[in-house]
Amino acid sequence: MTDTAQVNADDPVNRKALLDAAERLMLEEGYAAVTTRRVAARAGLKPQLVHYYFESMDQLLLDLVRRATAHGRDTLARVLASPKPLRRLWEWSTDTEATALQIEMMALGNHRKAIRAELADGARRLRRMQVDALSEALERSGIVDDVTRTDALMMVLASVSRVLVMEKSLGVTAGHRNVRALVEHYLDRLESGS
Amino acid sequence: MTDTAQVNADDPVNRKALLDAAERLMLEEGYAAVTTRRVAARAGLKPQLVHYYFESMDQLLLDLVRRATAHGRDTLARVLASPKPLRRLWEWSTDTEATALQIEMMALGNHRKAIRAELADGARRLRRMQVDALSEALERSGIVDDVTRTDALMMVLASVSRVLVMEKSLGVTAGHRNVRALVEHYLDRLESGS
DNA sequence: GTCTATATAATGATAGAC
DNA sequence: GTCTATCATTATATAGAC
Repeated sequence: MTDTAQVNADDPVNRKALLDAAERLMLEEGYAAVTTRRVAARAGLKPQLVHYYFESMDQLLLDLVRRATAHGRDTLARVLASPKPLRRLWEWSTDTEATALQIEMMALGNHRKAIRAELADGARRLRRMQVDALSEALERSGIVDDVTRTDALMMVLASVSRVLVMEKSLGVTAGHRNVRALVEHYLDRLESGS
Repeated sequence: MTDTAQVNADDPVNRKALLDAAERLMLEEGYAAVTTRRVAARAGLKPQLVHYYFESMDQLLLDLVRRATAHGRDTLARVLASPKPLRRLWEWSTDTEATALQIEMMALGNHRKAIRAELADGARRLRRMQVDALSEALERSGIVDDVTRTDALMMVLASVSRVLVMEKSLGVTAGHRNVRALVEHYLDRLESGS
């Protein structure tokens, strides 16, 4: 699959700089802060260059989302290739920055068809990779579960990690320590070895 | 508690109309669409009236969030007063519109201190009410669990319902049917009677 | 409380020189 | 590819008449 690896292979320097600036802006100040002038200022470039590299602001945002979903797939593939894939998956999913960006993009995509489609496709692919990993881990550990429960379980893990990050960034941590302990206890049972 | 009941008691008609318009706009087109002119246009009023009723757009947004959190508390109180509080809570939490608005406001609050504080306070209060309800239900059903697990369990329920709604609005439904069945089976065990 | 009129800044985008 | 210059549009917000 040539589109998952080498995400920024042939990206001109300034184009990449603009996307990086847009990503930082979105993360720090929200998607509404991603404007022509502010993106350019952050990249240390002239605003007109934004229109040279991108057809429109909508296109820049879509390209940004595409880059992020592709990067997410690359990272997840690396995560799942580790000795304890579920443990590493849990750590990655509860990583604040990566998930915070996802949430902002989801709010953005809520009202832009093309972006929503890209996010949905990205989410489906990630979920499939995750379910496969959980399924293998269950088999390996001897706790062979049926497909139905595996599916549901992955959904629970994905949901809890996401909301943990959302609430943490909000300043709400009620129940977090307890649910973390619960999940980590479960993961330890699945991946017990060193 | 005078602040939880009668949320819009002494609200002038046009002020309420503006808040309603802002809420619909935020829901349908995102927080970036909540501008002076568009809010006014949707309410069928002149843009200048926005500034008459609200000190600034930031203040309008904050007032909107306050009204929504207060309304959420009222609704939750009613939900939890029903014969099957957990079942009704689950139904309410997986209701698309109410949760979609919460998500949009969370994205908005991510970058505005006052709004984030209001959302955090609102979320903490809701969670406390929910944990209490779950705790009571566990006791009533005889499945008396320790505080630690009750806390974690409520966090799981809240997380799954929220992500179910987020993903559904995105068009992703992988694992939804299965996790719903899992949760509903559990809730049935807790609240078995008619 | 609602109106007309207006100030001021930021927005996305384009034309054309180099 | 990058620049200067500029456009039309929209944004928040205010002053003052009624």
